[in-house]
Amino acid sequence: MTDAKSMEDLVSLCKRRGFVYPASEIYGGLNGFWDYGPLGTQLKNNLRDAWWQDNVLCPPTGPDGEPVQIVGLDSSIIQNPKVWEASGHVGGFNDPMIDCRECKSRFRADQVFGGAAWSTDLLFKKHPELEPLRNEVSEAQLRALVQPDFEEFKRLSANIQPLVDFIERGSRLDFPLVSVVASNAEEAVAVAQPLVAASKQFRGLQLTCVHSLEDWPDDWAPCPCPNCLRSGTLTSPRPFNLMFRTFIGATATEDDIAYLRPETAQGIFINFKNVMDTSRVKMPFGIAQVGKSFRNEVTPRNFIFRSREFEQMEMEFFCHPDEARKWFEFWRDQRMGWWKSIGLTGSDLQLRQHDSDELSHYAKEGVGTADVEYRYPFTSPDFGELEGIAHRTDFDMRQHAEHSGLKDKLKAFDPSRGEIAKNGQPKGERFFPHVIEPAAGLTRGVLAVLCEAYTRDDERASPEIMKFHPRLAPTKAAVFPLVNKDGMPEVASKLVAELRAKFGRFGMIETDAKQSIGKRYARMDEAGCPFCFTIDGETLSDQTVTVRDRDTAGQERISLERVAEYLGQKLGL
RNA sequence: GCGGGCGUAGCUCAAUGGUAGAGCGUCAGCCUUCCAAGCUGAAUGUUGACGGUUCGAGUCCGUUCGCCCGCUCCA
Repeated sequence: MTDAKSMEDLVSLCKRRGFVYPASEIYGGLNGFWDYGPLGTQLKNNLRDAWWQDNVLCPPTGPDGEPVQIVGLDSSIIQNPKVWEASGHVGGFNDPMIDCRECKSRFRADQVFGGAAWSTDLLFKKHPELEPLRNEVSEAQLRALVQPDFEEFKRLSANIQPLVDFIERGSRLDFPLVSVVASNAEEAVAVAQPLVAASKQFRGLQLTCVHSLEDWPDDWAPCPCPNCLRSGTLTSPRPFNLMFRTFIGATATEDDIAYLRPETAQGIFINFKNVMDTSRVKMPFGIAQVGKSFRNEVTPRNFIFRSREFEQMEMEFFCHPDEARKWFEFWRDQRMGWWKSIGLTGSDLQLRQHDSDELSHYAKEGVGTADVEYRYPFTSPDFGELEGIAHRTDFDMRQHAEHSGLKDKLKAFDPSRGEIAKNGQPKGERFFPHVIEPAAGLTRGVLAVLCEAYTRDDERASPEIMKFHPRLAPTKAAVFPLVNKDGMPEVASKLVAELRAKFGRFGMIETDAKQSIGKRYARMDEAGCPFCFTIDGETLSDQTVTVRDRDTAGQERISLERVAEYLGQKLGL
């Protein structure tokens, strides 16, 4: 029987067996950072190597029957800050945020709406100078305010300019205000109206005037914080940047600011020309890179799912604009199939095409974006992102062409395209390549693999089993002398040496002679070691060993000299 | 960042304001011929950290760090 997978149990096992530890643990930890232990490191390396092998070294066959062309790259984590200006990570694409100085809450500026609500009785009582206007406020004007359509209100109220001025110069308002967080003005009104209605301060006529805070002048201070309701505590909208800053050199002035990369992709774009010039690649082709990226996440959460330092496996596949759809569909299906091939075979993996309204800034014009998603225990029954396959169009290449001043020099050249010249050969075509980006999270992959592998079988004496795909298993095999005497340890040592020589570069080969055989099997189950070879009395007489299978706990006997062959076959080597 | 919960050995958890413990795991030895067996022994804690109240704090109070859940965020 199998219990529902619990994140707590998994985290606990990861700690106990040395997959993942909290970073800086002896100093109380550090929010959003994790260290990988002996088993976790090997697991991560194996996943990374599988990706590299299957994309760069042994690339898949493309839609036209030829192997696709992928080359590797390892770009620097810190780049010229201009890279991030060109990419949009610094500046324009940072959402302006509003902070409350008191309660420290933070809101997206375009989602905060402030409203002025008052009763006319209260208004005119407090501001007798407006009394002459009392009979001039019409139903239409009120509706315009409630709609809310302040421009319309202003148009209708041109004849009572003092009232318009009064409302616009909000810093002088001394009647109650409300602020709400909503995705649009209509929603904001719907939220604000009951608040207004519930307030005892409002009698008689009630009005709600709603604006986006973003449009309001800086001195429009009294709008209260939607969270703590205190007035005058909100900052004006300001950009909030998720990139880690650092300084180059010892002086640490503003001029020395640099950023840790928030994605590996830009390192590929800015080396596109270098790779084109030096590696004899021809369009279409891809550049692959594995490496760490850093994002100063507001809320790191869910184990290693969203951490501030993480690892990506990204590929930028460059192609002619006309072929973008073909390659997008190819990579989307290819990547989905790859995750299945390394063991995510269950119903917890899905491919999801993005709706048009959730596309990234660069992907609006493209043929689409799709996510490979995994049902992590903490997202269940929903899914969380594992890899995104995006058509980034030529956005990035154009940005870098512009910002670097290289212009057309960053274009690709395809000699097989263009008009046919007199000699019968095409003249070739220069163009900014379109990019299909399969961008996977290596650390998220590790998490998905851990979740998928984690199995409880309470029928067994050792109920926790990590059923890693043999290719990813950090420990490839274990060799046990059944008892620690009678020459069995010697046979075991010899076999270990042989297996290490043949398979040691793919993962650990363990041996252990202590304690009962059952306990040793149980340890290997938790480490996810797929095969245990046991040397027993029979081995000494007939040169056969027992192979014990992790997933079934079943056993078979094979000859000692065939062990390496058997293991190689099972590991797919 | 807010709200709620939590923090004691490697793990899971005990301990009225009064001597910090158990189980499992780990390690050593014995035993052991196939699934966490048994026996003997050992190591492991500034009770997350700092401060306060108290004759006395794991326990009460404050601050801080970290983890979990819900908001928020995730370009």
